[in-house]
Amino acid sequence: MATTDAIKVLKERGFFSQCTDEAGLIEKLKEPTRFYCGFDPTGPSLHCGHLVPVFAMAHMQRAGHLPVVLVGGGTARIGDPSGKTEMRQMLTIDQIKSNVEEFKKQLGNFITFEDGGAIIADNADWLAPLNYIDFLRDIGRHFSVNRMLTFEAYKKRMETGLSFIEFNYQLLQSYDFLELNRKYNCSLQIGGDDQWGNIVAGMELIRRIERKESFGLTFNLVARSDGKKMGKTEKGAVFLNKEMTSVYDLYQYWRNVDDADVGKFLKLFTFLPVDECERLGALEGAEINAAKEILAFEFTKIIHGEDDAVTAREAARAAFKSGGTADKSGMPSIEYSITQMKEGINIVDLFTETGLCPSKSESRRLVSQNGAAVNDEKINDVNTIINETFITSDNDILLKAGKKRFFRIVIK
RNA sequence: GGGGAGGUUCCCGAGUGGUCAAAGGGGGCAGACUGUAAAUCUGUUACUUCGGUUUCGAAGGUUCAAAUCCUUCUCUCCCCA
Repeated sequence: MATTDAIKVLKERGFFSQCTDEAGLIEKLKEPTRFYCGFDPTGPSLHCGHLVPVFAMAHMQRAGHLPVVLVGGGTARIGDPSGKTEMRQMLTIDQIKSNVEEFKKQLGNFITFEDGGAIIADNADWLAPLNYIDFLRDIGRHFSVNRMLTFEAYKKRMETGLSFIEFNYQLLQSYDFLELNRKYNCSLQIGGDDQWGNIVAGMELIRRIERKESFGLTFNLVARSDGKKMGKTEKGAVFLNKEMTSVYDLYQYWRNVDDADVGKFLKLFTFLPVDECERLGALEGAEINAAKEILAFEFTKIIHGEDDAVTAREAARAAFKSGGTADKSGMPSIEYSITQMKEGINIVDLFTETGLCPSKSESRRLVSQNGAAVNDEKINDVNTIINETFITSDNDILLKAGKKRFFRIVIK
C-alpha cells in the first residue's frame, strides 16, 4: 500500500508537537506502519477532549498506516498522573467493560476497522493476568525511580501526593507498548504531549528487552483560546454519545467557539482541506459566523451522520433567526397535551421542568433578571402563567433562557 | 508507631460562640454592548410549598445559640522513627 507523508499532514493541520527521531520516523513511514494510541475508558463515552489523537489516527490511517487502537481496560483500573492534580476515581470492572464497548463503537466513526485496516486491543488482556513478582523482575528492573522522579508529570504530584499505584502507570503503559510491539509489530506510539514521558519510557523498554527501535510522536494539547479545556462546559464534558450530549448541544458547542479558534479547530476537528480551513478561519467580523457553522456542521456530521447534522443546523438557524420557517425539530423539546396547557403552568415551574433551569430558585432568578422569554417576548414576572394563549401557529411554544438556550414545547 | 498542620459553599480562600447561607477572588449565569465572537461594565450565584428547610470531612456532645467549644472516627499533607 502506498503511503503519503503523514508527518507533513499532521504538521500542516496543527497536530504535531514533537517526535523522537523525525528523520528516522519519516523514513519509517514510507512503508505502511503499525502505530498505536491508547484511550483509558474511564467514562461512559468519549468526549471532545479525547479527539485530537483520534483525528490524528484517522489522518495516519488515511495516509496508509495501520492503527492499533488500544483501549485501556486494564489501565483504567488505576490512574495516569500525567497532568492531573487529582487521583482518579476507581471504577468497577463492569463499568469499565461497558465503557470499552462504547469507546470501540465511537472510534468506528473515525477509523475503519474493515479488512484489517485497524486493530483494536484491550490491555486488560495482558495486564489483568500479570503476576506481580514476574512483572517486577522482568519489567520493573528496567525502570529507575530516580529517573522517573525527574519527569514533569511526577514533579507536580510530588507536592500534592502521588500514590504508588499511580506511580506505576508509566510501567504499565510501557509494558503495553512492548506487548503491542511483540504482538503486532507496532513500532510507533502517538498521544498527547502529556504522554511524552510515558511514550519514551515505553521505547526504552522495547530497546532494552527486544533490542528494537521504536518511535514516539506527540500532539499539541489543544486548549481553547479562552484557556478552558477542550470539550468541557460548565455542565461537564461534551460527549459523543447522543444520549449524554444531544446532537443539538454538540452542534452548538462547536458553533460557539471563539473566533480565534475557528481556523485551528477546522484543521484539527474536520477533514476539510487545509487551505479551505485557513480561508474560513481568516474571515473577519461577522463573516466568521459562516465558518463556525461549517465547523459545527462538519464535526456533527462525522459523529452523528449527515441527517442529524442537518437537523441540528436547521434547528439552530430556526432558534437564532426569528421568523424563519426553518425546521425546528432538532431543537430540544418536550410534548405537552393541550389539556395541560389549558390548565396553565407557572413560568418558573415550566423553566424548571424543561431542564432550562436546574432548580426553581435559579428559574426564578432567571425570570426576575429578565433572562427568560416565551416566543421571543421577555417575561420577568415570576407569577406569569403560561397557558394555551401562548401557543403559536406552529402549534408550539418556544422558551428561551438567556440568549442561547432554547427549548420547544410541542403541543399535541 | 510518635509529633505537627489541615479538611469551609462549583474552585481557591477568609472566618475561631450569636450581626454567617458564611468576606474576597476565580468560574458560572443573567443584563447592557454585539456577530450565537472577544473585551468591558452591571447584577447575580444552597434549596424552598417563601412559612421555612438543609449546608462548613463524619458521628455524637456542651450551649438559649456552633463552621466556630468538647469527644470519637475518617481523610490529606509535613516532620521524626
